[in-house]
Amino acid sequence: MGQDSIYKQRGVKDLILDEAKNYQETVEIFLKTAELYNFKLIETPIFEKEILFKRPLGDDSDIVTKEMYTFEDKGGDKITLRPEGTAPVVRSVIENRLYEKLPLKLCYFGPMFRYERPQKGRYRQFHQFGAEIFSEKSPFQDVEGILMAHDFIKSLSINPESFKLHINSLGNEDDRKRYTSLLKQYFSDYFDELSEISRLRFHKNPLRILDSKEPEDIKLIENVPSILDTMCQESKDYFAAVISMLEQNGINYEIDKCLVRGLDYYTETIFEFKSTELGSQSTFLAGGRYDNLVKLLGGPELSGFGWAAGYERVALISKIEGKKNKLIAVISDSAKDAFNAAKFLREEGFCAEVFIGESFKNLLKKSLKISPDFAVFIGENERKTNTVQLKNLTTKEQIETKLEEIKNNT
RNA sequence: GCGAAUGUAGCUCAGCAGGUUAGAGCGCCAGAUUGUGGUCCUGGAUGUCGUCGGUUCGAUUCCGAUCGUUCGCCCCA
Repeated sequence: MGQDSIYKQRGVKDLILDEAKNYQETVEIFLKTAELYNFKLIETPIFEKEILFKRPLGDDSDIVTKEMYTFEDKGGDKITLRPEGTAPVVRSVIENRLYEKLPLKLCYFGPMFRYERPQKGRYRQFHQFGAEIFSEKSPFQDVEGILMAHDFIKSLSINPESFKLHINSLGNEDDRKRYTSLLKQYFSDYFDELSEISRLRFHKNPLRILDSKEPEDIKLIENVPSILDTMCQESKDYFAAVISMLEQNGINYEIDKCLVRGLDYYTETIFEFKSTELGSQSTFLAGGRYDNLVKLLGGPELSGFGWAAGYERVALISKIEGKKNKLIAVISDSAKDAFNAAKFLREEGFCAEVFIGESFKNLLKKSLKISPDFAVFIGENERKTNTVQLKNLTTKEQIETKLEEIKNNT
């Protein structure tokens, strides 16, 4: 595929036919769930200033250093296609002073962009559903956020056996810093035994050694001190409160002391929903609390809690069945009759398609391509008596009736 | 960015240890019937064998590069 090809860029996907329908239905389910939890929809621009993402995600995070679509626009501004949804939401909250009325619960969905190697459940343009809660910092909000995520997953008819909530805490900012240096101390004794990649992480982001998949690391990680033991009492109590409320609500969870998140801004509770039906991209919904993000971006002292789900991954495991209108093929030798009937049926809420011509056999045959539920025949005889032939294409039963009566016969 | 597999008709795939016109199934189109079924029947179309280059008398087949896809790593939803 050369540069002169008009075909799509690498790592992107056309959402067509059933896939487009599935996306639309997932959106509806998401919005419905969010509404029940009193979230308000927010739609932020697809592109923002580069600095908006650079600052919170960390200058040397992978997302910033190699995955962002950043370019200069005609005015010379550094523009970035959003790689995630939280920073733009926070930006909007600050810019529009939405924090004056708390709690503030916002949800969003739409495309995100990351320049990564495409893989199963991973694209360069992908879609996320996200929810953010801004309020007084409280374990209630964490639980509320996780419950909503859980309801969303349930509504998507994802097999309950196939996914699980993994949860951990990073403590507050001081805990996190303290634990990071503790980890460094611990691993420095075994530095030579670490995998090559983890030796790099040792310097860049020691926390990430914890979710390494290298066998030599896994051995060492087993005996690593847990942050849950080393963080301050306040954070311990906070996490305990979250856990006990999850239990009260019957949420199946697993405390995972090695769970860390890639994004720099998380503090306290972090969680991931993982599926066994996905390959190595097993996390399909994840999030946590961020105490300092709002302030970092120039807003007031305000803690937030949020999560995001990746549509492309969710689509691989969800089994939603969209409701659809009954489809009727209107078959007639008269265009006038066909359009009139179709118009009437559409007003009644049916999905109607017309097939006009001489041969009823050919028309019926043609109509079967769109898999209609019913066929309505209007020919010379029906015209005289002002009736129609209504055929159920599943049962093959056919009755003579009137247009007005079709509603009662389908 | 690293590693591996793969690319033949709209789809799923066969084939060629290098040799005239490259195949199957499904799908598609047309016909038959002419006021009712996808089956059945008859006929038909379709490919620069991903792209570029090399080896060769000759390449879809071998080699290299490149692009795409898939799977893992990294990273992340």
